[in-house]
Amino acid sequence: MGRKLGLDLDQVVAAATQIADSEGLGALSLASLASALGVRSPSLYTHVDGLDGLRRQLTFHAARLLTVELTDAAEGLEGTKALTAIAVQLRSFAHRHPGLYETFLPAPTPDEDPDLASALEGPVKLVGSVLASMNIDPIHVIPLIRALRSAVHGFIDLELHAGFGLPDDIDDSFTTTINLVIETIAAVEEKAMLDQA
Amino acid sequence: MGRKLGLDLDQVVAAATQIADSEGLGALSLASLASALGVRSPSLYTHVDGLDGLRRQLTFHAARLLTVELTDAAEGLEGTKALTAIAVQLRSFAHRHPGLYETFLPAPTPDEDPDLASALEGPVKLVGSVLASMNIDPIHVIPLIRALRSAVHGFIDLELHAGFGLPDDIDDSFTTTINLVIETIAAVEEKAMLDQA
DNA sequence: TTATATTGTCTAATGTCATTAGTCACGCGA
DNA sequence: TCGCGTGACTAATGACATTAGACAATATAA
Repeated sequence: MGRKLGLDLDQVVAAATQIADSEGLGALSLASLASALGVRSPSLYTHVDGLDGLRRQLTFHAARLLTVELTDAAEGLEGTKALTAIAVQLRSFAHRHPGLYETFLPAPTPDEDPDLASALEGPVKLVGSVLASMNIDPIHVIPLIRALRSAVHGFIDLELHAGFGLPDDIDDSFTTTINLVIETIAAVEEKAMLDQA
Repeated sequence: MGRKLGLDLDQVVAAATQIADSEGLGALSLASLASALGVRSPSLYTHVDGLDGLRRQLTFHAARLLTVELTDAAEGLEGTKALTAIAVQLRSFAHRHPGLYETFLPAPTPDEDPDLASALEGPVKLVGSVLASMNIDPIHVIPLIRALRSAVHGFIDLELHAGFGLPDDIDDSFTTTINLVIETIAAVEEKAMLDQA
């Protein structure tokens, strides 16, 4: 006993990710994680500040991963193409990492946990910058970001939690949903350009 | 000890609702509920089948309450007016009963829990009947219901879990979000009527 | 190379919760 | 008044999280 396994935070987070994504975030306990790592649960306190700390680290990991994925997805695209690519990639992330996706809510306020709050801003800022380059009246930007986020997140959340009764054509429904919002955004852009002229 | 308090299921569910709505569904335990009722936790097994059974009863209660509220809200309205009224009332329900709202997800599949699944269909059917009376190509009905549900649920979920960083004008953003979807639905209806002619 | 400090794991103990089994008081109907 | 069912109870078990403190393995310094 007492031998060192050389366990570090990355391995802990990787194993936690595995559990959360395959069995659900709710199934991630210090006990289950310790067991997966071949260690006793108190040992995890060396790497992580209890269960809350573990979840916090998982959220950081998720935010970093997602930010990279979305940035790559939008790479070289502009306007509605970029928005669509981001939405599709976010849904793909949620499918591949349902446990990590779950860690995004509830989100901490900036005064509760400034570091985590700012890590979570990455994706929001990305969408914001796309809209900023889209010639939209600044007054409309925030409501439109929220509409898009709501539609995409709502769809994913319902999909992940069996909210849609019928299994048919879920991909089609997703396309309809995001096109509906993104085309409206494009229409607002059009209008802004006409008003300018 | 051993005196009968005449506790019944309604009182149990009412107290559970109170806890879930004020402290969050996660704070609803048999221990906290028993304590609120002045009773020991094993006593609750007389009224409810464990914690899972309690949550199930809470979901039934929530579904009944919501179905009544939405039906009343849509009373006498048609088309986009009805859809707007339903969306607004759903958000209001979520504000007044965040704990009950949370019980709607995850939703059981019809073969897991047929009774509960059918209780949850109430609100969905209501929206379906509004759309059915709206002269929309049946092929589009399901995707449009899903788009509306996604947008409304996503907005509520983000709002309840502090997903929106800025506090400004959340009501406005909600209006924007649902108008965006509902106006698109109206446009699809228009188009269907033109095609008919 | 040996002594020392640090690090990572362990065992032991406590407290909270859900759950099950079995006990017993209350009050209604015969 | 008797008896019996209902609805509470206590006791016990097992899964967790968490803290404290022991100890072995490694890294560092003399």
